[in-house]
Amino acid sequence: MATMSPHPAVMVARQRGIETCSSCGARASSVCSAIEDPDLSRLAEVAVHKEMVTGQTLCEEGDTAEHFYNITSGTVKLFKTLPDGRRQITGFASAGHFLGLAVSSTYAFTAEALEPVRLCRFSRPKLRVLLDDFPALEKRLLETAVNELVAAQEQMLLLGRKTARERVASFLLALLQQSGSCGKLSASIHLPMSRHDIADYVGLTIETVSRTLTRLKADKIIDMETPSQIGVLRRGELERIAEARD
Amino acid sequence: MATMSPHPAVMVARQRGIETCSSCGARASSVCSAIEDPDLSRLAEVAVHKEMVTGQTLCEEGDTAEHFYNITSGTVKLFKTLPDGRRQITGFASAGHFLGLAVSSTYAFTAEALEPVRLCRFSRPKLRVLLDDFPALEKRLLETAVNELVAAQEQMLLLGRKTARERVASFLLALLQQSGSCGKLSASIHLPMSRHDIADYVGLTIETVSRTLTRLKADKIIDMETPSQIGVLRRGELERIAEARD
DNA sequence: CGTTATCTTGACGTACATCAAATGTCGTGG
DNA sequence: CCACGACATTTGATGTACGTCAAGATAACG
Repeated sequence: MATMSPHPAVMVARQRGIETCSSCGARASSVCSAIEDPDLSRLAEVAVHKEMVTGQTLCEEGDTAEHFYNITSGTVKLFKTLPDGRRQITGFASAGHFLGLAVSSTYAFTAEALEPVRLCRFSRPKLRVLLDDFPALEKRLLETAVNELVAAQEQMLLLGRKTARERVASFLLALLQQSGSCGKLSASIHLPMSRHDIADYVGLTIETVSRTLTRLKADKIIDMETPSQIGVLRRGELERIAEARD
Repeated sequence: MATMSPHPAVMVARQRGIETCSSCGARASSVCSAIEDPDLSRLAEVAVHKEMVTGQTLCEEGDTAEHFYNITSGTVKLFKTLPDGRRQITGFASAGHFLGLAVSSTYAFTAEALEPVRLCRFSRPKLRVLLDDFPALEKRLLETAVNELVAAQEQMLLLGRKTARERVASFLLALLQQSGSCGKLSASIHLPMSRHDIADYVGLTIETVSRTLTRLKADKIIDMETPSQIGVLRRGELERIAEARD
Protein backbone atom coordinates (compact mmCIF):
# COMPACT_ATOMS: atom_id res chain seq x y z
CA MET A 1 0.00 0.00 0.00
CA ALA A 2 3.01 2.29 0.42
CA THR A 3 3.17 5.01 -2.20
CA MET A 4 6.74 5.02 -3.43
CA SER A 5 8.29 8.24 -4.70
CA PRO A 6 8.26 8.08 -8.49
CA HIS A 7 11.16 7.95 -10.90
CA PRO A 8 12.91 11.34 -11.43
CA ALA A 9 11.90 11.45 -15.11
CA VAL A 10 8.30 11.05 -14.03
CA MET A 11 8.67 13.91 -11.59
CA VAL A 12 9.97 16.12 -14.38
CA ALA A 13 7.14 15.13 -16.68
CA ARG A 14 4.61 16.02 -13.99
CA GLN A 15 6.21 19.36 -13.26
CA ARG A 16 6.03 20.24 -16.94
CA GLY A 17 2.35 19.34 -16.93
CA ILE A 18 3.01 16.51 -19.36
CA GLU A 19 0.78 13.67 -18.29
CA THR A 20 1.42 10.36 -20.01
CA CYS A 21 0.40 6.90 -18.91
CA SER A 22 3.98 6.09 -17.92
CA SER A 23 4.14 9.11 -15.64
CA CYS A 24 0.65 8.66 -14.26
CA GLY A 25 0.65 8.74 -10.49
CA ALA A 26 -2.54 6.73 -10.32
CA ARG A 27 -1.34 3.94 -12.57
CA ALA A 28 -0.18 1.55 -9.86
CA SER A 29 -3.53 1.62 -8.10
CA SER A 30 -5.69 1.62 -11.21
CA VAL A 31 -6.71 -0.93 -13.81
CA CYS A 32 -3.97 0.41 -16.06
CA SER A 33 -1.40 -1.53 -14.04
CA ALA A 34 -2.62 -4.56 -15.97
CA ILE A 35 -0.83 -3.26 -19.04
CA GLU A 36 2.95 -3.68 -19.17
CA ASP A 37 5.32 -0.84 -19.98
CA PRO A 38 6.00 -1.89 -23.61
CA ASP A 39 2.29 -1.85 -24.44
CA LEU A 40 1.59 1.36 -22.62
CA SER A 41 1.62 3.40 -25.82
CA ARG A 42 -1.49 1.52 -26.94
CA LEU A 43 -3.23 2.71 -23.79
CA ALA A 44 -1.92 6.26 -24.15
CA GLU A 45 -3.23 6.37 -27.73
CA VAL A 46 -6.86 6.07 -26.71
CA ALA A 47 -6.70 7.87 -23.38
CA VAL A 48 -7.75 11.50 -23.35
CA HIS A 49 -6.59 13.50 -20.39
CA LYS A 50 -9.11 15.87 -18.81
CA GLU A 51 -9.34 18.20 -15.86
CA MET A 52 -12.57 19.11 -14.14
CA VAL A 53 -13.43 21.80 -11.62
CA THR A 54 -15.43 21.27 -8.45
CA GLY A 55 -19.10 20.68 -9.19
CA GLN A 56 -18.58 19.72 -12.82
CA THR A 57 -20.34 16.51 -13.89
CA LEU A 58 -18.55 13.78 -15.85
CA CYS A 59 -21.75 12.02 -16.78
CA GLU A 60 -25.42 12.17 -15.97
CA GLU A 61 -27.89 9.42 -15.07
CA GLY A 62 -29.81 8.44 -18.18
CA ASP A 63 -27.35 9.94 -20.68
CA THR A 64 -26.03 7.58 -23.33
CA ALA A 65 -22.84 6.04 -21.99
CA GLU A 66 -20.13 7.05 -24.42
CA HIS A 67 -17.08 7.13 -22.21
CA PHE A 68 -15.26 5.23 -19.58
CA TYR A 69 -13.33 7.22 -16.99
CA ASN A 70 -10.33 6.55 -14.85
CA ILE A 71 -9.75 9.04 -12.03
CA THR A 72 -6.12 10.05 -11.58
CA SER A 73 -6.51 12.66 -8.85
CA GLY A 74 -9.28 14.25 -6.82
CA THR A 75 -12.63 12.72 -5.84
CA VAL A 76 -15.98 12.37 -7.57
CA LYS A 77 -19.34 11.41 -6.08
CA LEU A 78 -21.66 9.01 -7.86
CA PHE A 79 -25.37 9.32 -7.19
CA LYS A 80 -28.91 8.53 -8.25
CA THR A 81 -31.81 10.92 -7.82
CA LEU A 82 -35.57 10.50 -7.42
CA PRO A 83 -37.97 12.90 -9.21
CA ASP A 84 -38.70 14.80 -5.97
CA GLY A 85 -35.00 15.43 -5.31
CA ARG A 86 -34.18 12.66 -2.85
CA ARG A 87 -30.64 11.59 -3.58
CA GLN A 88 -28.57 8.50 -2.84
CA ILE A 89 -24.82 8.69 -3.25
CA THR A 90 -23.72 5.19 -4.23
CA GLY A 91 -20.04 5.83 -3.88
CA PHE A 92 -17.06 8.14 -3.95
CA ALA A 93 -14.37 7.49 -6.55
CA SER A 94 -10.84 8.80 -6.03
CA ALA A 95 -7.49 8.26 -7.74
CA GLY A 96 -7.23 4.81 -9.27
CA HIS A 97 -10.96 4.18 -9.50
CA PHE A 98 -12.78 3.84 -12.77
CA LEU A 99 -16.38 4.48 -13.67
CA GLY A 100 -18.74 4.26 -16.59
CA LEU A 101 -18.72 0.52 -17.02
CA ALA A 102 -22.38 0.41 -17.96
CA VAL A 103 -23.58 -2.63 -19.87
CA SER A 104 -26.70 -0.81 -20.81
CA SER A 105 -26.38 2.03 -23.25
CA THR A 106 -27.05 4.67 -20.59
CA TYR A 107 -25.32 5.65 -17.37
CA ALA A 108 -27.01 4.41 -14.21
CA PHE A 109 -25.77 7.36 -12.14
CA THR A 110 -24.52 10.92 -12.21
CA ALA A 111 -20.84 11.56 -11.45
CA GLU A 112 -19.82 14.97 -10.10
CA ALA A 113 -16.43 16.30 -9.06
CA LEU A 114 -16.16 16.97 -5.31
CA GLU A 115 -12.86 18.78 -5.72
CA PRO A 116 -10.66 19.52 -8.74
CA VAL A 117 -10.32 16.23 -10.59
CA ARG A 118 -7.94 14.88 -13.20
CA LEU A 119 -8.95 11.86 -15.19
CA CYS A 120 -8.41 9.76 -18.28
CA ARG A 121 -11.31 9.36 -20.64
CA PHE A 122 -11.69 6.42 -23.00
CA SER A 123 -14.35 6.14 -25.67
CA ARG A 124 -16.21 2.91 -25.11
CA PRO A 125 -15.65 1.47 -28.62
CA LYS A 126 -11.92 2.07 -28.31
CA LEU A 127 -11.88 0.56 -24.86
CA ARG A 128 -13.60 -2.50 -26.26
CA VAL A 129 -10.78 -2.99 -28.77
CA LEU A 130 -8.25 -2.57 -26.02
CA LEU A 131 -10.03 -5.16 -23.90
CA ASP A 132 -9.95 -7.63 -26.80
CA ASP A 133 -6.22 -7.14 -27.22
CA PHE A 134 -5.32 -7.24 -23.54
CA PRO A 135 -7.12 -9.97 -21.63
CA ALA A 136 -5.13 -8.93 -18.56
CA LEU A 137 -6.92 -5.59 -18.62
CA GLU A 138 -10.26 -7.34 -18.72
CA LYS A 139 -9.19 -9.54 -15.82
CA ARG A 140 -8.24 -6.50 -13.81
CA LEU A 141 -11.54 -4.85 -14.61
CA LEU A 142 -13.48 -7.92 -13.46
CA GLU A 143 -11.44 -8.01 -10.27
CA THR A 144 -12.24 -4.37 -9.57
CA ALA A 145 -15.92 -4.83 -10.40
CA VAL A 146 -16.15 -7.73 -7.97
CA ASN A 147 -14.48 -5.63 -5.30
CA GLU A 148 -17.04 -2.92 -5.83
CA LEU A 149 -19.80 -5.49 -5.65
CA VAL A 150 -18.55 -6.61 -2.25
CA ALA A 151 -18.42 -2.98 -1.10
CA ALA A 152 -21.95 -2.44 -2.42
CA GLN A 153 -23.22 -5.38 -0.38
CA GLU A 154 -21.58 -3.97 2.71
CA GLN A 155 -23.29 -0.65 2.01
CA MET A 156 -26.66 -2.39 1.63
CA LEU A 157 -26.19 -3.83 5.12
CA LEU A 158 -25.41 -0.34 6.36
CA LEU A 159 -28.41 1.29 4.67
CA GLY A 160 -30.87 -1.46 5.46
CA ARG A 161 -29.99 -2.46 8.98
CA LYS A 162 -27.58 -0.15 10.80
CA THR A 163 -28.40 2.67 13.23
CA ALA A 164 -27.26 6.25 12.64
CA ARG A 165 -24.31 5.84 15.00
CA GLU A 166 -23.26 2.58 13.33
CA ARG A 167 -23.55 4.15 9.87
CA VAL A 168 -21.37 7.14 10.69
CA ALA A 169 -18.79 4.95 12.41
CA SER A 170 -18.68 2.63 9.39
CA PHE A 171 -18.34 5.58 7.06
CA LEU A 172 -15.41 7.06 8.97
CA LEU A 173 -13.65 3.70 9.08
CA ALA A 174 -14.11 3.16 5.35
CA LEU A 175 -12.53 6.57 4.71
CA LEU A 176 -9.72 5.77 7.11
CA GLN A 177 -9.02 2.50 5.35
CA GLN A 178 -8.88 3.94 1.86
CA SER A 179 -6.78 6.87 3.05
CA GLY A 180 -4.19 4.22 3.64
CA SER A 181 -3.26 4.67 7.26
CA CYS A 182 -4.30 1.19 8.20
CA GLY A 183 -3.35 -0.41 11.46
CA LYS A 184 -2.63 2.76 13.36
CA LEU A 185 -4.66 3.29 16.51
CA SER A 186 -5.22 6.98 15.93
CA ALA A 187 -5.25 8.77 12.62
CA SER A 188 -6.56 11.83 10.89
CA ILE A 189 -9.09 11.95 8.06
CA HIS A 190 -9.81 14.83 5.73
CA LEU A 191 -13.41 14.81 4.51
CA PRO A 192 -13.58 16.14 0.95
CA MET A 193 -17.39 15.98 1.05
CA SER A 194 -20.02 18.10 2.83
CA ARG A 195 -22.40 16.92 5.56
CA HIS A 196 -25.05 16.84 2.88
CA ASP A 197 -23.00 14.38 0.84
CA ILE A 198 -22.29 12.22 3.86
CA ALA A 199 -25.99 12.19 4.70
CA ASP A 200 -26.92 11.20 1.15
CA TYR A 201 -24.33 8.45 1.26
CA VAL A 202 -25.34 6.82 4.55
CA GLY A 203 -29.08 7.42 4.15
CA LEU A 204 -29.58 10.03 6.89
CA THR A 205 -30.17 13.80 7.10
CA ILE A 206 -27.44 16.40 7.61
CA GLU A 207 -28.81 17.09 11.09
CA THR A 208 -28.55 13.47 12.18
CA VAL A 209 -25.03 13.18 10.74
CA SER A 210 -23.99 16.32 12.59
CA ARG A 211 -25.54 15.22 15.88
CA THR A 212 -23.95 11.77 15.57
CA LEU A 213 -20.51 13.25 14.91
CA THR A 214 -20.74 15.63 17.87
CA ARG A 215 -21.80 12.73 20.10
CA LEU A 216 -18.83 10.64 18.91
CA LYS A 217 -16.66 13.65 19.74
CA ALA A 218 -18.25 14.03 23.18
CA ASP A 219 -17.55 10.33 23.76
CA LYS A 220 -13.84 11.01 22.99
CA ILE A 221 -13.92 8.51 20.11
CA ILE A 222 -13.15 11.11 17.48
CA ASP A 223 -11.82 14.64 17.37
CA MET A 224 -12.99 17.47 15.12
CA GLU A 225 -10.75 20.49 14.65
CA THR A 226 -12.71 21.76 11.70
CA PRO A 227 -15.87 20.13 10.31
CA SER A 228 -13.81 18.52 7.55
CA GLN A 229 -10.85 17.44 9.64
CA ILE A 230 -11.56 14.45 11.83
CA GLY A 231 -9.12 12.67 14.08
CA VAL A 232 -9.84 9.11 15.09
CA LEU A 233 -8.88 8.80 18.75
CA ARG A 234 -10.11 5.30 19.52
CA ARG A 235 -10.22 3.27 16.37
CA GLY A 236 -11.07 0.03 18.16
CA GLU A 237 -14.12 1.61 19.72
CA LEU A 238 -15.19 2.96 16.32
CA GLU A 239 -14.86 -0.53 14.85
CA ARG A 240 -16.85 -1.99 17.72
CA ILE A 241 -19.67 0.44 16.97
CA ALA A 242 -19.53 -0.03 13.18
CA GLU A 243 -19.74 -3.83 13.42
CA ALA A 244 -22.41 -3.64 16.16
CA ARG A 245 -20.36 -5.76 18.56
CA ASP A 246 -21.48 -5.53 22.16
CA MET B 1 -36.46 -13.39 -23.20
CA ALA B 2 -38.71 -16.16 -24.61
CA THR B 3 -37.76 -19.60 -23.29
CA MET B 4 -37.74 -21.88 -26.31
CA SER B 5 -38.59 -25.55 -25.85
CA PRO B 6 -35.33 -27.49 -25.89
CA HIS B 7 -34.04 -30.04 -28.39
CA PRO B 8 -35.67 -33.52 -28.03
CA ALA B 9 -32.34 -35.14 -27.08
CA VAL B 10 -32.03 -32.61 -24.30
CA MET B 11 -35.52 -33.47 -23.07
CA VAL B 12 -34.57 -37.15 -22.92
CA ALA B 13 -31.38 -36.39 -21.05
CA ARG B 14 -33.32 -34.37 -18.50
CA GLN B 15 -35.93 -37.06 -18.00
CA ARG B 16 -33.19 -39.58 -17.32
CA GLY B 17 -31.74 -37.23 -14.75
CA ILE B 18 -28.58 -36.88 -16.80
CA GLU B 19 -27.53 -33.29 -16.54
CA THR B 20 -24.75 -32.18 -18.84
CA CYS B 21 -23.78 -28.68 -19.87
CA SER B 22 -25.27 -29.22 -23.32
CA SER B 23 -28.63 -30.20 -21.84
CA CYS B 24 -28.58 -27.51 -19.15
CA GLY B 25 -31.78 -25.53 -19.14
CA ALA B 26 -30.07 -22.56 -17.57
CA ARG B 27 -27.25 -22.35 -20.07
CA ALA B 28 -28.77 -19.76 -22.35
CA SER B 29 -29.33 -17.30 -19.52
CA SER B 30 -26.07 -18.01 -17.69
CA VAL B 31 -22.43 -17.15 -18.19
CA CYS B 32 -21.94 -20.58 -19.76
CA SER B 33 -23.51 -19.30 -22.97
CA ALA B 34 -20.13 -17.65 -23.59
CA ILE B 35 -18.68 -21.06 -24.37
CA GLU B 36 -19.48 -22.57 -27.76
CA ASP B 37 -20.79 -26.10 -28.16
CA PRO B 38 -17.46 -27.64 -29.32
CA ASP B 39 -15.69 -26.40 -26.18
CA LEU B 40 -18.49 -27.36 -23.86
CA SER B 41 -16.76 -30.55 -22.76
CA ARG B 42 -14.05 -28.42 -21.14
CA LEU B 43 -16.73 -26.76 -19.07
CA ALA B 44 -18.45 -30.05 -18.21
CA GLU B 45 -15.12 -31.47 -17.03
CA VAL B 46 -14.78 -29.05 -14.17
CA ALA B 47 -18.45 -28.56 -13.33
CA VAL B 48 -19.84 -30.61 -10.48
CA HIS B 49 -23.59 -30.93 -10.40
CA LYS B 50 -25.27 -30.60 -7.00
CA GLU B 51 -28.76 -30.53 -5.58
CA MET B 52 -29.68 -28.75 -2.37
CA VAL B 53 -32.76 -28.89 -0.18
CA THR B 54 -34.60 -25.87 1.19
CA GLY B 55 -32.65 -24.17 3.95
CA GLN B 56 -29.30 -25.69 3.02
CA THR B 57 -26.41 -23.23 2.74
CA LEU B 58 -24.05 -23.19 -0.23
CA CYS B 59 -21.52 -21.01 1.49
CA GLU B 60 -21.21 -18.97 4.64
CA GLU B 61 -19.99 -15.42 5.19
CA GLY B 62 -16.36 -15.53 6.30
CA ASP B 63 -15.65 -19.07 5.07
CA THR B 64 -12.72 -19.46 2.69
CA ALA B 65 -14.09 -19.10 -0.83
CA GLU B 66 -13.29 -22.38 -2.54
CA HIS B 67 -16.08 -22.64 -5.05
CA PHE B 68 -17.93 -20.71 -7.64
CA TYR B 69 -21.60 -21.59 -8.18
CA ASN B 70 -23.97 -21.35 -11.07
CA ILE B 71 -27.64 -21.83 -10.23
CA THR B 72 -29.54 -23.97 -12.73
CA SER B 73 -32.92 -24.13 -10.98
CA GLY B 74 -34.56 -22.85 -7.81
CA THR B 75 -33.70 -19.73 -5.84
CA VAL B 76 -31.10 -18.88 -3.21
CA LYS B 77 -30.95 -15.86 -0.94
CA LEU B 78 -27.67 -14.06 -0.28
CA PHE B 79 -27.30 -12.22 2.99
CA LYS B 80 -25.00 -10.62 5.51
CA THR B 81 -25.60 -10.74 9.26
CA LEU B 82 -24.64 -8.52 12.19
CA PRO B 83 -23.55 -10.08 15.50
CA ASP B 84 -26.92 -9.32 17.13
CA GLY B 85 -28.84 -11.10 14.38
CA ARG B 86 -29.87 -8.18 12.17
CA ARG B 87 -29.81 -9.44 8.62
CA GLN B 88 -29.60 -7.82 5.21
CA ILE B 89 -30.46 -9.89 2.17
CA THR B 90 -28.35 -8.47 -0.65
CA GLY B 91 -30.03 -10.41 -3.40
CA PHE B 92 -31.91 -13.44 -4.64
CA ALA B 93 -30.19 -15.64 -7.22
CA SER B 94 -32.25 -17.90 -9.47
CA ALA B 95 -31.55 -19.99 -12.58
CA GLY B 96 -28.75 -18.50 -14.66
CA HIS B 97 -27.19 -16.47 -11.88
CA PHE B 98 -23.76 -17.16 -10.51
CA LEU B 99 -22.25 -16.45 -7.13
CA GLY B 100 -19.00 -16.81 -5.28
CA LEU B 101 -16.93 -14.40 -7.32
CA ALA B 102 -15.00 -13.18 -4.30
CA VAL B 103 -11.66 -11.54 -4.95
CA SER B 104 -10.80 -11.89 -1.33
CA SER B 105 -10.16 -15.37 -0.05
CA THR B 106 -13.41 -15.46 1.94
CA TYR B 107 -17.07 -15.20 1.01
CA ALA B 108 -18.66 -11.84 1.73
CA PHE B 109 -22.12 -13.34 2.29
CA THR B 110 -24.05 -16.46 3.18
CA ALA B 111 -26.05 -18.19 0.44
CA GLU B 112 -29.04 -20.32 1.43
CA ALA B 113 -31.52 -22.27 -0.68
CA LEU B 114 -35.02 -20.79 -0.57
CA GLU B 115 -36.49 -23.82 -2.32
CA PRO B 116 -34.95 -26.99 -3.77
CA VAL B 117 -31.98 -25.83 -5.84
CA ARG B 118 -29.86 -27.40 -8.55
CA LEU B 119 -26.52 -25.87 -9.34
CA CYS B 120 -23.12 -26.33 -10.92
CA ARG B 121 -20.10 -26.01 -8.69
CA PHE B 122 -16.66 -25.05 -9.95
CA SER B 123 -13.50 -25.08 -7.88
CA ARG B 124 -11.95 -21.65 -8.08
CA PRO B 125 -8.51 -22.78 -9.28
CA LYS B 126 -10.12 -24.76 -12.10
CA LEU B 127 -12.34 -21.84 -12.98
CA ARG B 128 -9.26 -19.66 -13.19
CA VAL B 129 -7.75 -21.97 -15.80
CA LEU B 130 -10.99 -21.93 -17.72
CA LEU B 131 -11.05 -18.14 -17.64
CA ASP B 132 -7.50 -18.02 -19.02
CA ASP B 133 -8.46 -20.31 -21.89
CA PHE B 134 -11.77 -18.66 -22.73
CA PRO B 135 -11.60 -14.87 -22.71
CA ALA B 136 -15.24 -14.85 -23.83
CA LEU B 137 -16.19 -16.41 -20.51
CA GLU B 138 -14.34 -13.70 -18.65
CA LYS B 139 -16.07 -11.07 -20.78
CA ARG B 140 -19.43 -12.54 -19.94
CA LEU B 141 -18.55 -12.64 -16.26
CA LEU B 142 -17.56 -8.97 -16.32
CA GLU B 143 -20.77 -8.09 -18.09
CA THR B 144 -22.81 -9.93 -15.45
CA ALA B 145 -20.83 -8.38 -12.60
CA VAL B 146 -21.47 -4.89 -14.00
CA ASN B 147 -25.17 -5.69 -14.28
CA GLU B 148 -25.22 -6.71 -10.65
CA LEU B 149 -23.40 -3.52 -9.74
CA VAL B 150 -26.10 -1.47 -11.41
CA ALA B 151 -28.77 -3.47 -9.56
CA ALA B 152 -26.88 -2.94 -6.30
CA GLN B 153 -26.87 0.82 -6.85
CA GLU B 154 -30.59 0.76 -7.48
CA GLN B 155 -31.04 -1.18 -4.23
CA MET B 156 -28.94 1.38 -2.35
CA LEU B 157 -31.33 4.08 -3.55
CA LEU B 158 -34.22 1.95 -2.30
CA LEU B 159 -32.65 1.26 1.11
CA GLY B 160 -31.32 4.74 1.68
CA ARG B 161 -34.09 6.95 0.37
CA LYS B 162 -37.40 5.23 -0.40
CA THR B 163 -40.48 4.94 1.82
CA ALA B 164 -41.97 1.58 2.83
CA ARG B 165 -44.61 1.80 0.12
CA GLU B 166 -42.03 2.69 -2.53
CA ARG B 167 -39.77 -0.15 -1.41
CA VAL B 168 -42.46 -2.81 -1.61
CA ALA B 169 -43.67 -1.53 -4.98
CA SER B 170 -40.09 -1.58 -6.33
CA PHE B 171 -39.59 -5.08 -4.99
CA LEU B 172 -42.73 -6.43 -6.65
CA LEU B 173 -41.80 -4.82 -9.96
CA ALA B 174 -38.30 -6.27 -9.86
CA LEU B 175 -39.78 -9.73 -9.31
CA LEU B 176 -42.26 -9.15 -12.12
CA GLN B 177 -39.48 -8.12 -14.48
CA GLN B 178 -37.24 -11.10 -13.80
CA SER B 179 -40.19 -13.49 -13.96
CA GLY B 180 -40.23 -12.48 -17.59
CA SER B 181 -43.76 -11.27 -18.13
CA CYS B 182 -42.63 -7.82 -19.11
CA GLY B 183 -44.93 -5.38 -20.78
CA LYS B 184 -48.20 -6.88 -19.71
CA LEU B 185 -50.50 -4.64 -17.73
CA SER B 186 -51.56 -7.30 -15.27
CA ALA B 187 -49.57 -10.34 -14.25
CA SER B 188 -49.13 -12.82 -11.47
CA ILE B 189 -46.09 -13.27 -9.27
CA HIS B 190 -45.23 -16.22 -7.08
CA LEU B 191 -43.13 -15.22 -4.08
CA PRO B 192 -40.70 -18.00 -3.18
CA MET B 193 -39.59 -16.07 -0.09
CA SER B 194 -41.27 -15.39 3.26
CA ARG B 195 -42.33 -11.99 4.60
CA HIS B 196 -39.26 -12.17 6.79
CA ASP B 197 -37.03 -12.51 3.72
CA ILE B 198 -38.80 -9.67 1.95
CA ALA B 199 -38.39 -7.49 5.03
CA ASP B 200 -34.69 -8.30 5.30
CA TYR B 201 -34.28 -7.49 1.61
CA VAL B 202 -36.01 -4.11 1.56
CA GLY B 203 -34.83 -3.02 5.02
CA LEU B 204 -38.18 -3.13 6.87
CA THR B 205 -39.91 -5.40 9.40
CA ILE B 206 -42.33 -8.20 8.53
CA GLU B 207 -45.16 -6.18 10.05
CA THR B 208 -44.50 -3.16 7.86
CA VAL B 209 -44.19 -5.34 4.75
CA SER B 210 -47.49 -7.02 5.58
CA ARG B 211 -49.29 -3.74 6.27
CA THR B 212 -47.93 -2.24 3.07
CA LEU B 213 -49.06 -5.21 0.99
CA THR B 214 -52.57 -5.14 2.47
CA ARG B 215 -52.79 -1.44 1.76
CA LEU B 216 -51.72 -1.98 -1.86
CA LYS B 217 -54.43 -4.64 -2.03
CA ALA B 218 -57.03 -2.30 -0.51
CA ASP B 219 -56.03 0.29 -3.12
CA LYS B 220 -56.77 -2.31 -5.86
CA ILE B 221 -53.20 -2.08 -7.13
CA ILE B 222 -52.41 -5.70 -6.36
CA ASP B 223 -54.33 -8.83 -5.54
CA MET B 224 -53.39 -11.51 -3.00
CA GLU B 225 -55.04 -14.92 -3.21
CA THR B 226 -52.56 -16.53 -0.85
CA PRO B 227 -49.72 -14.70 0.91
CA SER B 228 -47.26 -16.00 -1.71
CA GLN B 229 -49.41 -15.46 -4.79
CA ILE B 230 -49.65 -11.85 -5.85
CA GLY B 231 -51.47 -10.49 -8.86
CA VAL B 232 -50.46 -7.11 -10.21
CA LEU B 233 -53.67 -5.35 -11.20
CA ARG B 234 -52.36 -1.90 -12.08
CA ARG B 235 -48.76 -2.13 -13.09
CA GLY B 236 -48.52 1.50 -14.15
CA GLU B 237 -49.64 2.65 -10.74
CA LEU B 238 -47.11 0.35 -9.09
CA GLU B 239 -44.38 1.85 -11.28
CA ARG B 240 -45.50 5.35 -10.42
CA ILE B 241 -45.17 4.53 -6.73
CA ALA B 242 -41.82 2.75 -7.09
CA GLU B 243 -40.22 5.63 -8.97
CA ALA B 244 -41.79 8.20 -6.65
CA ARG B 245 -43.42 10.09 -9.53
CA ASP B 246 -46.18 12.43 -8.43
C1' DC C 1 -14.34 42.26 7.68
C1' DG C 2 -18.78 41.72 6.19
C1' DT C 3 -21.52 38.21 3.51
C1' DT C 4 -23.02 33.82 2.60
C1' DA C 5 -23.07 29.02 2.83
C1' DT C 6 -22.31 25.32 5.95
C1' DC C 7 -22.67 23.32 10.19
C1' DT C 8 -24.62 22.76 14.78
C1' DT C 9 -28.19 22.71 18.22
C1' DG C 10 -32.92 22.63 19.94
C1' DA C 11 -38.07 21.67 19.89
C1' DC C 12 -41.34 18.91 17.91
C1' DG C 13 -43.51 15.54 14.47
C1' DT C 14 -43.89 11.11 12.15
C1' DA C 15 -42.97 6.84 9.68
C1' DC C 16 -41.72 2.82 10.92
C1' DA C 17 -40.36 -0.47 14.85
C1' DT C 18 -41.80 -3.03 18.73
C1' DC C 19 -44.83 -5.67 21.44
C1' DA C 20 -48.88 -8.42 21.67
C1' DA C 21 -52.69 -10.93 20.10
C1' DA C 22 -55.79 -12.84 16.54
C1' DT C 23 -56.17 -15.09 12.29
C1' DG C 24 -54.74 -17.83 8.57
C1' DT C 25 -51.99 -21.59 6.31
C1' DC C 26 -50.21 -26.01 5.77
C1' DG C 27 -48.40 -30.46 6.84
C1' DT C 28 -49.37 -34.70 9.71
C1' DG C 29 -51.59 -38.38 11.56
C1' DG C 30 -55.92 -40.25 13.29
C1' DC D 1 -61.36 -36.28 5.06
C1' DC D 2 -60.90 -33.77 8.98
C1' DA D 3 -58.75 -32.39 13.41
C1' DC D 4 -54.71 -30.79 15.35
C1' DG D 5 -50.46 -28.34 16.12
C1' DA D 6 -46.77 -25.41 14.56
C1' DC D 7 -45.63 -21.66 12.18
C1' DA D 8 -46.44 -17.64 9.05
C1' DT D 9 -49.12 -13.73 8.36
C1' DT D 10 -52.11 -10.10 9.60
C1' DT D 11 -53.89 -6.60 12.60
C1' DG D 12 -53.86 -3.44 16.53
C1' DA D 13 -51.80 -0.43 20.31
C1' DT D 14 -47.90 1.92 21.60
C1' DG D 15 -42.91 3.43 21.48
C1' DT D 16 -38.90 5.64 19.47
C1' DA D 17 -35.11 6.81 16.34
C1' DC D 18 -34.68 9.72 13.13
C1' DG D 19 -36.82 13.48 10.20
C1' DT D 20 -38.52 18.21 9.92
C1' DC D 21 -38.64 22.91 11.05
C1' DA D 22 -36.38 26.80 12.96
C1' DA D 23 -32.75 29.45 14.98
C1' DG D 24 -28.00 30.23 16.09
C1' DA D 25 -22.95 29.45 15.62
C1' DT D 26 -18.99 28.73 12.69
C1' DA D 27 -16.40 28.59 8.83
C1' DA D 28 -15.31 29.97 4.06
C1' DC D 29 -14.53 33.57 0.74
C1' DG D 30 -14.22 37.63 -1.57
